[in-house]
Amino acid sequence: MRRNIKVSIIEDDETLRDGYAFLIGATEGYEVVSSYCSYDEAAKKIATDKPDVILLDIELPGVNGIDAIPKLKKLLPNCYILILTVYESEKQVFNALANGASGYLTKNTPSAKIIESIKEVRDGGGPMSINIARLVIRSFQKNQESPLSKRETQILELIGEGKSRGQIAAELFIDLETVRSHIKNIYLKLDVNSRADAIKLARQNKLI
Amino acid sequence: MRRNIKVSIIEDDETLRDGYAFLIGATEGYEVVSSYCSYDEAAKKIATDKPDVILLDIELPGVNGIDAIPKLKKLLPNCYILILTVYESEKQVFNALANGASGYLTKNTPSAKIIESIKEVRDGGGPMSINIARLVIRSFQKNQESPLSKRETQILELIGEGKSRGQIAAELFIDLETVRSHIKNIYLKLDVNSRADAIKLARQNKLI
DNA sequence: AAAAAAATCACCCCATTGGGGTGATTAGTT
DNA sequence: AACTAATCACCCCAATGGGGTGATTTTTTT
Repeated sequence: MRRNIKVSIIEDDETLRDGYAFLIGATEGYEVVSSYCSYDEAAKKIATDKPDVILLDIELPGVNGIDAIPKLKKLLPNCYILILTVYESEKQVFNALANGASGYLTKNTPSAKIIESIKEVRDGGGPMSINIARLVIRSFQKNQESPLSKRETQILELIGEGKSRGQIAAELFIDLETVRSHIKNIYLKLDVNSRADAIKLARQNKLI
Repeated sequence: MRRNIKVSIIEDDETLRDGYAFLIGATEGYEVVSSYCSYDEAAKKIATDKPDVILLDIELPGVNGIDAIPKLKKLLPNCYILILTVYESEKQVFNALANGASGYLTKNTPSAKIIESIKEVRDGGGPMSINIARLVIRSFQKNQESPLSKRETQILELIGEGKSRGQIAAELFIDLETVRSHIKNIYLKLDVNSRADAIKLARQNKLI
């Protein structure tokens, strides 16, 4: 038999915090080692709790939950952080993940899914609520109706990698002048006149 | 009562194809409108089938499944594509999603999860197998132990947006020479000597 | 078969950039 | 006291980037 999954909770709403604690504590194989109402509270003691997983709210008093993620990760490098919040704006989600969160659940998540997700992050998974998964997948999807041709898209991608005309020409086995010509057409189509603007517009519209 | 979810299957393995068809056909609320063994087969007729969701394999004879995605999307713009495959390399996954797939399941996925995922894509979700979700979430996460300072990271990010020294200086309200100095330090730390190499290395190691 | 779009190459100009050197100063941190 | 981060300065020079104004060939669409 495996040892319990040790969970720490950081959530400022007392009712919710107690609710989660009860839910997790009552589940076989899970154990709540501590719960805190803010990052500052947690910072003092959480390192000694040695949780496997931290359930973290984002809307915290004092240090914002997103900024708390890297700090917690520093205190507990091998601990997984699972976000449990009402926020589901693209920015919040992406920043949380970029900062080191391993999963992202919205607060309407049913109890069973929360329990399952805790195990999932511990096992290296990446649990997400359905709406979050949609956001995340969309962030990968390219615009299917790009005004750019294949070659142009390809060259814009290389520009996005910081490559110069010469490097692009060498990579694609075409003349430097041809690269220039393509770039001019890209600028025309996107109505811009610099690499930076082209990249910005292209990324905004997911052309690259 | 809602109308059935119409599913089309494109899968070259006959046993699997029939298995999926049976599973879906036997489930209340689901209906298999067609199944094909290749994209070329499907292309001729699938537009008239008008499926809500296409279950797509990647390892297909003839046109590769990944390349088939945009073609299918063109034939059926309002149809969701759910990948069901054994491949789970980062490249395969990201390309599939970039090309317009709405979900990605690996072939060890249990029947119940497949059925649930079909409904989930139809409802605008983004179902993924656990291992795929992990890949996807990791792709967002930045390296917490970057050798670069905050300012350097910030400048490298701007370089990644295609900005010139001058543009960076203007944006950060610092001198052009200061920007140069930071860039030199970035090159030193990363042991590179061009923007392109710095960006490449930084992205590989998720420093930006 | 005709028209349109994509991909290729050419040569004009010139201010700006990019990368290499080699320093210095000030403020924080350790 | 030593170190890192962040700021600015001036040397050099080839290459780049963006603006013009073309042309040719292949591919795709109509």
